[in-house]
Amino acid sequence: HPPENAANLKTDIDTRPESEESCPVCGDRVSGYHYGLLTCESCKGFFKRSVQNNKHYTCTEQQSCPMNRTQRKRCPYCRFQKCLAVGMKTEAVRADRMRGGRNRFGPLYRRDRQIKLQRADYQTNVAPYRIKMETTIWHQSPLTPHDHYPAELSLNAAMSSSAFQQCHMYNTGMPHSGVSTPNWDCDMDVDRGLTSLPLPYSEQLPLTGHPQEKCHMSFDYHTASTSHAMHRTVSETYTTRSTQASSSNANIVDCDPDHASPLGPFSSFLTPNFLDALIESEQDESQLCAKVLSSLQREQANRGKHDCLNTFSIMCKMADQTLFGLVEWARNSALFKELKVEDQMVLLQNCWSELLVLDHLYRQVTYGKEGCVYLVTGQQVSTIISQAGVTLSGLVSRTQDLVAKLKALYFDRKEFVCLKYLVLFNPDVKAVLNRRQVEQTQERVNRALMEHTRQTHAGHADKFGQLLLRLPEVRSISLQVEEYLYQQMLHTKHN
DNA sequence: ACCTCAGGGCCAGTC
DNA sequence: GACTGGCCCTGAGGT
Repeated sequence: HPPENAANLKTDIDTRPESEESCPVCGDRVSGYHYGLLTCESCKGFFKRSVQNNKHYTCTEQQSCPMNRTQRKRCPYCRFQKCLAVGMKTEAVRADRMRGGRNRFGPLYRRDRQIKLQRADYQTNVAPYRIKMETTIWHQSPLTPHDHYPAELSLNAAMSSSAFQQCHMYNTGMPHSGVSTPNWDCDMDVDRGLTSLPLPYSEQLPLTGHPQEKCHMSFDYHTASTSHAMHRTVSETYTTRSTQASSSNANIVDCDPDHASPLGPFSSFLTPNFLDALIESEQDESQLCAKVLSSLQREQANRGKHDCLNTFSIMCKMADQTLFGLVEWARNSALFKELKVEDQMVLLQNCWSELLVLDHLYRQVTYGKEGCVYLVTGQQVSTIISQAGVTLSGLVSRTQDLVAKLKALYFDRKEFVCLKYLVLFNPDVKAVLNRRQVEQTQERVNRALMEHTRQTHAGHADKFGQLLLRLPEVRSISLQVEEYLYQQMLHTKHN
């Protein structure tokens, strides 16, 4: 069904020139949706010719040529790789060369438009009432001792009620009865959830005289709804999973572990193209974006004009919702569902922060602009970090370095999904019961990744190895993130 | 019936 | 001669 305000929506879309956007390949003016996403006319033509004529380009440099309006003609190899990396779809180029008509991506384009509209509405209705996103918390807060900034105080507040806390509690061995309990229903129960956690949800740091503080401090209380949502979803998923298969996976597998196939645990994934099946079952990025946006909009709607969310609280909420989405992603994954619930838990507890870092990295590689952090809601936030604390600025800097390396490798969506699975299916996690199963899945994804990089980056023989070499850095950054968040929580408790 | 817009093709310009 | 990119044609699907 079209949305109720279809007429308005249409008007908005029509009157908002797509030319305001820049082509994700070369930065030129966008002329419309072409082969899966908004691109310029030039890249549209280039992509079409490349696919139609089955072009095989080579790069005379290091396969990391700069791609902008003036230099895009220099290296067709890098240009085509970038087209693929940003998501242009070869299957949208018609083999029969039929003109006119519509393709099967219509719904995707419509959804994308709605997301963009939501983003615009969000920026119109929410942004004016809070600190401008462009001036990040990092450079609006004066230096204070011990790396603590007003904005960071809101992290304490936000974290203490978020999905971060759930994962962190399990991970850091904080006193919580749920560590070894095989069913999350018990530990993430909606009724018990908030009160059973060891850190106080409503504890606040004393204000330090910064004007935005009053805004920050009410955030944590409202974020409790996020935590509730997570409890509820986790509980519902676990209690209903024996009767329901994830709709996103239903087309490729029977993923009910209680009705295992006689062919063994992996029989359900005996599809001709394993990686394609994984990609098919991936959740839609725009859905996550929509969820985060609507969550933020609800949050702001519950507040008055003068009681606005501060930037850092908003970012915490975004990360919180992203993590929530990642847990959902894992739990809806057919491969993951084949594991015992106990193993699912320990694997997620082990890698939640890595998944979060990976997710962030992919977003930066795909949409991020120089000197900006691309948020899940589509906003670009400046990364001017001169006044940030040592830990935070170090983290941002390390992440940016990694993004640059991945960009140079033309890190694409399939590779991103493979890395997520490789991180998730870690047979080295101590408490894993069925290590063999986790190992086999990891090996399988590994082979799929190798095959994919071999096929799509024939001229870049080492891409597979280069991608795997990035994982230790992802791990390291994620540990630093955890450490940072943990310190913040302790600081909250102390105060 | 009409409109929209994402496909494809054309062709002057460039290298 | 091959490639580029702006412009135009086409036609399925939506209104």
